[in-house]
Amino acid sequence: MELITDRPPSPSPAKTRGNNRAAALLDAAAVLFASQGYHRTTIRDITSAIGMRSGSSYYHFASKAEMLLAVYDEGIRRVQQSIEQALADAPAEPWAQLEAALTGHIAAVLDPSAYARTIVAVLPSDVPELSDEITAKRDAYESQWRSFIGALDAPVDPSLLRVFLLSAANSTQVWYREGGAPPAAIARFIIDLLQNPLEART
Amino acid sequence: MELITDRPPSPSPAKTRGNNRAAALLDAAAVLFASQGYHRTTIRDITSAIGMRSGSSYYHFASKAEMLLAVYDEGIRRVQQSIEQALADAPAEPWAQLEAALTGHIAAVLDPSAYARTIVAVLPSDVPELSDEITAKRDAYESQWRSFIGALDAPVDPSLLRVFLLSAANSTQVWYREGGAPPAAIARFIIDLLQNPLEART
DNA sequence: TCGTTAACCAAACAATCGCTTGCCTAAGGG
DNA sequence: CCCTTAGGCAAGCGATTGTTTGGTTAACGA
Repeated sequence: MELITDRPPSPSPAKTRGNNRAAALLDAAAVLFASQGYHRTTIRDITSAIGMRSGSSYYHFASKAEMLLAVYDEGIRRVQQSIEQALADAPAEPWAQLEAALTGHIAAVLDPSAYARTIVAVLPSDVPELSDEITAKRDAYESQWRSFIGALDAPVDPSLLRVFLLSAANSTQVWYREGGAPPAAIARFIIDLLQNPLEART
Repeated sequence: MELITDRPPSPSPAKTRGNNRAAALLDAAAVLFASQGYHRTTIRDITSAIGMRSGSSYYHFASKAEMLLAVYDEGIRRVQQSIEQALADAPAEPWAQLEAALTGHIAAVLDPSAYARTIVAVLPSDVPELSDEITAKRDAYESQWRSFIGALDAPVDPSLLRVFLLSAANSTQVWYREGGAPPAAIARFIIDLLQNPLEART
């Protein structure tokens, strides 16, 4: 029966100034939130992953909920950046822009840093106290997809198409294994499904 | 500061024989697991939903984990049944069979009894102690989709197509609102996306 | 009628949770 | 040189968790 509250940090941590480990904390939180969800991840899990004691996290973040919000913000920032990067290399034509955005989204979701994965894994209903804030951040991101799909001017319900596209892209998080097809190939596959009928192919 | 351990049951529950409330327990567990996930749902949440004390659940189920397994089994049973029912009313042609299966799957996911929703909401990684068992049950279900998609004989990666179809169907759980389009209409929309190219529609 | 048992309740258990408090230490600024 | 402060650690707080234990009651079979 151990009486130790926290697991001991492996090497005696550097206690110098300018050695702020808030970023390392967030990295560990992102990985754990994404892979285990919010409730199964404990403050002690996160801190011990970087050799820190549980109480010390409150020097950097006021609460567990604020850590999640910080991960969420950084996640959305990275997805946006990933999409912008993909868009820059693509033709201006609507379908090409949509495919590029899809590539950027998938690339962010598959990024090992796990920030974007947290957005997919932790739903607003998981943390009712933050439901409104999380929903607002998600909506702000998803709304830009309306313009991508609206630009297609395709004769389908645009919101249904948007939901199906995003859910297909997010599902990569579940089935993707290391060394699989690159994000661009997955996006190509999805767009190809929409452009070319399955029945009449060569 | 209340000293009561559990919330009191509203009406004094009938303590007669043959009044086994294991089924009611499972119903409540399914709703809570599906809407809140496994870890955020407590035994006390489940039992108090049907006016029972937390300890009494251990007369029916050996642990919280076994309750989840029971919900999982019932959920898969109901999806299978929903699919079989839809298949019976459909032509034998492969595309029609696939559309019928999709209709059955969506109908089960949207069923208010929430058993099927738990399968979608609670992933193997959420409960590592049950990861193997849960994965096995999920694989057993998903494998039948291989035959549906294989029968199409379409020139695409069948496992990718399977994953995207299921993720699209499961996403209904997130966006569907009461009084929306019926399952058959949603399935028709998805199949139509695959059969008719978006660019060349009237 | 009487013992058995299905189906619970009441109360508490140890473990774990998010979080707080008080202290320490070493790097800076003046 | 000394004081301040960044960046933690050690220890424990109250609350909540899944689970256990020991009753209690009423329907049953013999």
